[in-house]
Amino acid sequence: MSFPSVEKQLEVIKRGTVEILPEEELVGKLQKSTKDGKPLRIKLGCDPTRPDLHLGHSVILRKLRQFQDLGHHAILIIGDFTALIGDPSGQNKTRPSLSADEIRKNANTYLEQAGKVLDLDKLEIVYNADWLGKMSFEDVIRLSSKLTVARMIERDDFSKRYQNNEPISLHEFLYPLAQGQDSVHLKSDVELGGTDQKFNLLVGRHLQQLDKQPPQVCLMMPLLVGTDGTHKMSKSYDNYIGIDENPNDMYGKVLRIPDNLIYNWFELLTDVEVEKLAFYKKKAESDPRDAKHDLAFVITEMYHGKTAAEEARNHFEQTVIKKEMPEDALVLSFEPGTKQRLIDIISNTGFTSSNGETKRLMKQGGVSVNDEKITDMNFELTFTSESEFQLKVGKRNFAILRSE
RNA sequence: GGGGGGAUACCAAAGUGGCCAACUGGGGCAGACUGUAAAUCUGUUGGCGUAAGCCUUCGCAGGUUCGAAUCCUGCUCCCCCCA
Repeated sequence: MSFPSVEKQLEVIKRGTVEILPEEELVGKLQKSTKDGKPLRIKLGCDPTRPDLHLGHSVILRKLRQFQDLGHHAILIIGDFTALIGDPSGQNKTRPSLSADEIRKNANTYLEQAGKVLDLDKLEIVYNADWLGKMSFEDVIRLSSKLTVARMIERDDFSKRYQNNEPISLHEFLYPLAQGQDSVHLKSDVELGGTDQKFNLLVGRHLQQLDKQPPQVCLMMPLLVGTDGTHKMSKSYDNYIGIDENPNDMYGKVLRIPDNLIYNWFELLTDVEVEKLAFYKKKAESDPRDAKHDLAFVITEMYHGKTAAEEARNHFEQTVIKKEMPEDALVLSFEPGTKQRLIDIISNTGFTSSNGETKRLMKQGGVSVNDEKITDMNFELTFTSESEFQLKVGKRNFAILRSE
């Protein structure tokens, strides 16, 4: 097994990285692996409580992929056992525990999506219930003796919750221990995680040391800032872009991010090589509009291919910039000679969730037929044999109504 | 084991017998504007109805009252303090 030079590897590994603890140890491990021709064991745990992956998750998955491409051994842990607890990191609430069935199902969805980033052929996938589930109560007691309460509650998320009179369940203390035990079991050399994982990753190191193993290096990636430009990307803030998302939405949502995020996203979410990054950094300042379109294109292309990305770009230009009908507008047919109220037609499209909402939209000028705003609630459309109407509801919903 | 506090719409949070479909903020949606689906400003934000109006909603179940999110009873869940 041969690897790129340690310098080259470090360059790749450090891209976008916030912190490597301790960095010298990583260098040492890389040198040793190069010398022995032995890949490093890179661990990443995933949480199968929420199966929908978004670009925020892709940051860390991409880092794992980079290790794969460098020739190292990637291990993805499906935290089916730890999901019983729910990671308290960065949470202000106890996570709900899921049933084993739901977890299995989620795990499959997760892998399907993660496969768009990772090289599944070279990936070792393990389920931590395989070893954690076999521990006896005695084992758990011994394990929990290795960390003090004082250390535990000095964590931000716990101390904050405690101060705010929010509940912390005892079992949440077991999460970092369980995750650390994974490292002991897998003898990992490096564990990847978001910055919010620092404590958990360090516990793994600690436990490995007590087990007389060479401790893992902890590598922290930043939490991706979501489309709102302030919060980390997550479903609960609704500022996310799903890995599964259709090209049009993906492209459009990327364009919505604040300009100051453009470079950051290039760095964390794309394969654009290091030399080109500098170019985009400049472009993001001098020409944010084009830089952002480039970014949207590159990201859409990564997940959907070039053709889809081109179509998404056209779709955006057509609907948002020129405000024209998109090619993929919904087409509805009506019998010639019929007459229908616009309100009822819109309700049938599913563009709105109630008649009340439709009326509100009309009142506010959000509904137009053939580019003319319709505010009359009683407006009716009469279909003759040759009728065709272009309907726009809100910003994003288009339909063509024609006689047939 | 004892004492105290709480549960309101997507979230946070007012309201403590009629003026409450419920202040306000965030979020969402729409309009204007824009390179943009950003920012900003404005409007809007339970259902049915063209409207008048009607119906459902303030943890759950009952009750008092002409009338309750607001008062009473029971229940469920949560938080804090003392032990």
